[in-house]
Amino acid sequence: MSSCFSGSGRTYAFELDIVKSPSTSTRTSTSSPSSTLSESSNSGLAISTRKPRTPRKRPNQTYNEAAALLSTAYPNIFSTKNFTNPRKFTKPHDSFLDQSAELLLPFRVIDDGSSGFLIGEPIGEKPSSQFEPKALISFEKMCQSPGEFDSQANSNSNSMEMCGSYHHQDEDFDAESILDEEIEEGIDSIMGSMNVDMDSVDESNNGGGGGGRGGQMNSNPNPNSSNSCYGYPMGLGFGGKFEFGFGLRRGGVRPLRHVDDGNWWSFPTVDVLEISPRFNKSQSSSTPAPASVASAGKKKKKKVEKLSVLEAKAAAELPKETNPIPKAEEPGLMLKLDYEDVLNAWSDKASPFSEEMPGSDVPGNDVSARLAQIDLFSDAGGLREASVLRYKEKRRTRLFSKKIRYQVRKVNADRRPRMKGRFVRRPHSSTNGQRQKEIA
DNA sequence: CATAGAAGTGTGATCCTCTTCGTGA
DNA sequence: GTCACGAAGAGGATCACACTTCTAT
Repeated sequence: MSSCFSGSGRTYAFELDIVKSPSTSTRTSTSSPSSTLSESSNSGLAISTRKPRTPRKRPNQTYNEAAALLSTAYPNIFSTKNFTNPRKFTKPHDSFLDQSAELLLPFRVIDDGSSGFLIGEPIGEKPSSQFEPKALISFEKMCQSPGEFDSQANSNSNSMEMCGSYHHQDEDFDAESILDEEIEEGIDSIMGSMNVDMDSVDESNNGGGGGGRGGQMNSNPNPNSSNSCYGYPMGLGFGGKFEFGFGLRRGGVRPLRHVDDGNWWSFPTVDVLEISPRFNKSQSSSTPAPASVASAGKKKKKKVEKLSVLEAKAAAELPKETNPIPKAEEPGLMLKLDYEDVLNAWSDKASPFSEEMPGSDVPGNDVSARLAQIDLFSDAGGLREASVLRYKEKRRTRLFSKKIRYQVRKVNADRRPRMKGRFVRRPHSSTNGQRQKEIA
C-alpha cells in the first residue's frame, strides 16, 4: 500500500496492489505497454505481476531542508518558536514583528529564494528526520510533510511571474528553475488563499484575461481559513512594480486544494490584512474599470459573495479559540505600515539575507575563504554564519541530474542498440560468456 | 572460486492528471 | 450571462526493453 502523493499538483488514490516479490515475478512480456491500464484500472484491489511503482517524487524536500538550515542560520528571523503554533505568527505582536519594532522587512532584501519562503515552515512540529545529511535531489522520494500540499506546484508558477524582482537576483546556479520552485512553494505557503473581499483585487488584477482562476480563491472549505489567510492584493494600487515577493498572476492565489485536512492548518500564516496598509475600498470599487475587467470582476463577485457568506456562517459556528484572528473588516486592528518610512529606514542597512558578509574582506562567493574567516567558537554567531555558508554552498552544488552509480553501466547502455527507446537484442547476440570472451 | 539472481542503465512510448477553451442548454 | 460538459493540450511520471555488472550464497 502506498500512501505517497504527488508533489506536482496531482492527487493519487491509495493503491492496494498485491505485488509478487520481485524475485519471483516474471516480467510480463506484453506486446504493448498500454497493458498497464488494463491491469490496474478494473479494480481497486488488483493483483499485479509488476514491480510496484516507485512513489511519486516530492518536490518539497529541499524546501524542508532549506527551512531547517535557515532557521538555524537566522533564528531571529526564522525562529522555530514562531512555528510551533502557526497562529502565533499571525498575531500583530509576535516575535517576528518585535524584531523590527515598528518596521517590517522591506521585501526586496530577500535576496535568494531560500530565504523569504521559509517563514512559514512549521519546523517545530515535525521531527527533522526528513533532513538527511546527503544532498538529496529535489525529486527524490520523500515522505509526506505537513508543509506540503499539492496546490503549491500549480500556484507556484503563477506567483512566479509577478515576482519580477526575483529574476534580477540570479545566482550562479545551474538548476535555477528548480530552485525557483522551491522558493515559490515557500511563497505560496505564505500566500495561501485570500478571503478578503476581493472585488477590487479581482477587478484590477485579473484584467479579464487568463481564464478566471480567481474564482477559486475562496473555495477553501475550512472556515478557519478565513483567518489564517494571506496573499497580497497586487492590484491594489501598487501598480505591479512594487517589488514584493508576493506574486500573483491571473487573479491571485489558489486555495489549498487536496490538502490533507489533518494538516493543512499547520501552515503558519500571515494575515495580509494585518500587514497591509488600509485601502479605501469604496474608492477602489468606485473607480471605473475597463469593460472587460468589469465583466470578469462581476463574474467573480458573485462567487466571492457566495463563499464569503458560507465562510461567515462557518466562522460563526466555530468557537472563539479556533478563530483568534480578528476579521479584517474590524477597524483598528490593522497594522498600519508606512512603507516609505520602512524603505527609508532600511535603505542604509545591509540585508540580513545578503550574500556578502558585512565586514568581510573576502569578496564574492569564495565560500571556503569566507568560512575560514569565521570564528566558529565566538559567541557572535560564527556557527550561524558557517551554517549559512554551508547551506548556500550545498545548494549551489546540489545535483539535480540523475546520479549515475555505475558509470560502466551507463557506457554499456549508451552503446546498446535501441528500437524506439527500448533496448533490443544485438543482431548477433551471444551468451554472456561468449560476449565476455569476445570482449577479452 | 563459481553460480544465480538482482540491480541498473537510456530513451521513446504511454499513461494520467490538470488546465484551458469551446459549445450547447 | 451562467453553468455543465467534453475535447484538446500540457506536463510529468512510469514502463519496457537487453545486457552488463554487482552481490549474496
